[in-house]
Amino acid sequence: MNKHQALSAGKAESLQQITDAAAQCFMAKGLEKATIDDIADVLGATKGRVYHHFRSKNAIYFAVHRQAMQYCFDAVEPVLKQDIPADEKLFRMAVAHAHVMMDTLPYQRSIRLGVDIYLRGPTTQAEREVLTELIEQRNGYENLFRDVLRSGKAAGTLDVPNVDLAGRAVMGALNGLVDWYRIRPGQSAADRAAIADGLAHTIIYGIKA
Amino acid sequence: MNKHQALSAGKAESLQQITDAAAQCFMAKGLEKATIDDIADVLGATKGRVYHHFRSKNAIYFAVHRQAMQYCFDAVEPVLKQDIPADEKLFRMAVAHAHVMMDTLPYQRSIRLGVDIYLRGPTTQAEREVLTELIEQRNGYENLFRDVLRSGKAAGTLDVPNVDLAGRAVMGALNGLVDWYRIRPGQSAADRAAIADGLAHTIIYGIKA
DNA sequence: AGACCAACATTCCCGGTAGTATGCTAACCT
DNA sequence: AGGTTAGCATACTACCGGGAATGTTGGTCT
Repeated sequence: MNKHQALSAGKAESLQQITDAAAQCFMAKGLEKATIDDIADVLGATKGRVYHHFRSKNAIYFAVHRQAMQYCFDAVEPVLKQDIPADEKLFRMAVAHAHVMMDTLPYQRSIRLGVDIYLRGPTTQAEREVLTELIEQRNGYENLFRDVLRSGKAAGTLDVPNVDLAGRAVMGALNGLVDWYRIRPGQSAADRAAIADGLAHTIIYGIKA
Repeated sequence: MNKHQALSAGKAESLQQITDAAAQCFMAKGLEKATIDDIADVLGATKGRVYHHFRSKNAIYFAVHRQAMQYCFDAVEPVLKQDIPADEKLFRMAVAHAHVMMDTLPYQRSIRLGVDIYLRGPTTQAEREVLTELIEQRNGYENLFRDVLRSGKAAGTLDVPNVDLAGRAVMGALNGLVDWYRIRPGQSAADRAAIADGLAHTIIYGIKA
């Protein structure tokens, strides 16, 4: 254990506290309206602490984005490794993804408010590079789903005339969660499971009787 | 024809030019980063023109939002009046909605960047009332879809264990269009129709073989 | 023809916010 | 024990954008 980290919880943890607070603020107020002071307030601190760890506001957003994607990968990759038919695998991936959306809501919501918008405007070269990296990461993640769609199509267990379009539909329905899902006081794990399973079922089996 | 509107295209048209420009800017830069000057620049004008027609930036956003919803209603209501089975009606509604998303992309994208975010923060009482009205309008629109889901469930043509969840899935998949759809130079009406039909088919019939 | 007004353009001000510079304190090193 | 540095807080600046006040012009009515 290094210095200054006996009581104050360590550097890595302090960093995550900041990104947590930032994600909260981004979700509550939007990327622009959320100020550094807001983030500091949530932490019970001041801008000094935030700027000690991050160069700029954009850097904070990048960290939040990175973390959000990490949550997604961590949730879905275990399912990917399972040796099961593509249709069943897709179902479980959808369920896992839905759970991540709900469990890390502030992060996943923040991620949705920026991305391509942040590309425009006078951002620096370095920022641009980070952004394209983040976008590639997201494309890679969505490709995991498309790959399963393709193998299911090849195996005949999935009926996918247009893989790209179907992938968009699946991701759209799942990601829509962050728009309407609200954390309610009396919700249980079973409630969230019902949402995740229900969504996955609707997407994969459709609604036609 | 009243005064000042012989050459300069009329008041209503001038208003729509502003909302068109605003929607463009909102889509390109986001609600906050888009400035009044940006909007004026698109018009080849200055702030004076914009503030002559709108009290505030929020008022512009409200107008854009209202117009966006109007586009949606205008596209879907004709389908609603058709006397066809619920499953077929839902399919056509989905197709119509998808087309509106693509045809009025800047408006539909703008709408997605605000809403609940604009509710927070120190907005005035009048603004709050407009916002709740807009949100109710949107709920009303989505209820059109839920109603069809319900009647399809009652008629047995649709398999919908949870109407609310299915509605969310449908709207999510369709609205996702504004996130990934890009207007490309060589696209035809047939291309857009393929997207709309493909999305609707995926949603309603699912992807399980 | 002269008053009048809509439809803008120009100019200015002021609040808010990102970023900076500096100050402070408690832990670690030697 | 004194110096050093991480980890913040405090104080300050520069700038930008919303909005208001004011100026300008061309069409319209009588």
